[in-house]
Amino acid sequence: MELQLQIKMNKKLFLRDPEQTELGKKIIQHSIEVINKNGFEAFTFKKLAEDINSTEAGIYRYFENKHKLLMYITAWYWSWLEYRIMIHTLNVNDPEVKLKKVIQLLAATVEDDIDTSHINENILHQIIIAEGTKAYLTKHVSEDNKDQFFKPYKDLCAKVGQIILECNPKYKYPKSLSSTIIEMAHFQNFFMNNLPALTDFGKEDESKVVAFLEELVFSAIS
Amino acid sequence: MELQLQIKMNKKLFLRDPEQTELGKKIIQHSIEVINKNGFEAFTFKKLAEDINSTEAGIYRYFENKHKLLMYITAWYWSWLEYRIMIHTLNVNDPEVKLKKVIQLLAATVEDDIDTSHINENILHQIIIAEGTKAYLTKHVSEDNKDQFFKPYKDLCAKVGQIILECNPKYKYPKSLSSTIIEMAHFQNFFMNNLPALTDFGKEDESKVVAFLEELVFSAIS
DNA sequence: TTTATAAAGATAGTATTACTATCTCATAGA
DNA sequence: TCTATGAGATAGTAATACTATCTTTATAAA
Repeated sequence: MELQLQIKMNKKLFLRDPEQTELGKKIIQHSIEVINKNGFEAFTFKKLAEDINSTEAGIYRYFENKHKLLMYITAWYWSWLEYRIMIHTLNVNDPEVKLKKVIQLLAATVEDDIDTSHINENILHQIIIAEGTKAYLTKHVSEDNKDQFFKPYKDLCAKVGQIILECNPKYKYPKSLSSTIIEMAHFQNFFMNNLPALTDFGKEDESKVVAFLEELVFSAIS
Repeated sequence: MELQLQIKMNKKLFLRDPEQTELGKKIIQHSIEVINKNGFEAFTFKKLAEDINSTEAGIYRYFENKHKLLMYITAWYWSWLEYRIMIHTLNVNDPEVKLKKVIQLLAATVEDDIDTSHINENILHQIIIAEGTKAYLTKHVSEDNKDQFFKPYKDLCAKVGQIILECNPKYKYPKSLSSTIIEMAHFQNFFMNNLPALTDFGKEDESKVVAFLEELVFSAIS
């Protein structure tokens, strides 16, 4: 039996489905690497094309522009994370155990546990930390939101909010606490590695980020 | 007696000091408006030049590029905020009262209380919410950090961390909690107005953001 | 009053970016 | 064999992100 995870993506994010062709898969795979290398601002379709030995025009057949590609990648990431949370909390009944698992999945480096073929989840995690918020921090958030481009992110937030409510049905801010955990799992990691004065952690000490978030969340809801 | 706040800026952020000339002040004033109008990605020196009836080359005499200008603006904002916190906590001895004041100053809309001439602090607050993180979410954070471009942000974080420790000297994560408050004061505001599914607040209900943050912080440290 | 000199306007030019368009070629299926 | 699809190759354009140079203007020191 061979199983492979296939995440269903919002069709409006692309012009041609990258999952359906060789070039498409290469675009996703290499875009993650090229964005990681020089950052999203310096990232161009031309550089990506050179990296995969294809042409700029070829990539434009798949994505309208680099921002759509970033939204595709981030949407994929959040869907994948929600899937991982689902897997790792199957048969777990205690909501507090669930919540701890969620925090760990959010804040700790990925051990490559699920086969997703062409996507390097570790690098993906890195670029979501540094570039993820840029997907929605734009003047056209609202239109993009209407097109449901952030649905995976919102679904994840809702799911975590649900678990929070399972822990304490009376807690008043499940969604805000949820988005706080999600963003801070990434921001504290970024700060720890790049602006350490903004944290209490040493370089690459993810376990402390997890501990901080756990304490924060459980003191908030109890 | 006429007093005016003058914030001392890191000299490496500009080529010519914008505070010293008419054009310089116009650049700062109008850049805030032009960035606010179409977002930082769409912002160009050419558009700014048109807005102030000057020339592109003229602006390049003040700032190397638009990212330096963004860092200048954000640095100014954080310095200004620290100054406001100082003013509003003068003669306040109870650290918990101080911390509440800090949260309010971070999360609530600015009432224009201090004279800073050419800068519209309300619009500035808006662009810091949407664009502020882009100042440091780059591949060159570390070099920029070495040049002390983020010092005002780090100073503010340290100051808030200090107040947290005054409230509870045994709390283990004062700096991370501080950066969490600072970022979330902005993110929850952005979410509330643009991606409401990620929060528990209605549109423009800043007082709830304040309440959420207060509860979060005080349950964490007590 | 002359003379520096600094600020800023005017103009031009270049490399790169962000696309669009078109034409060809290979191949896989019907 | 026909035909649709994917993708390589090439060309072109408007805008962006600068750099350079020359002139004008305002001010202030000599």
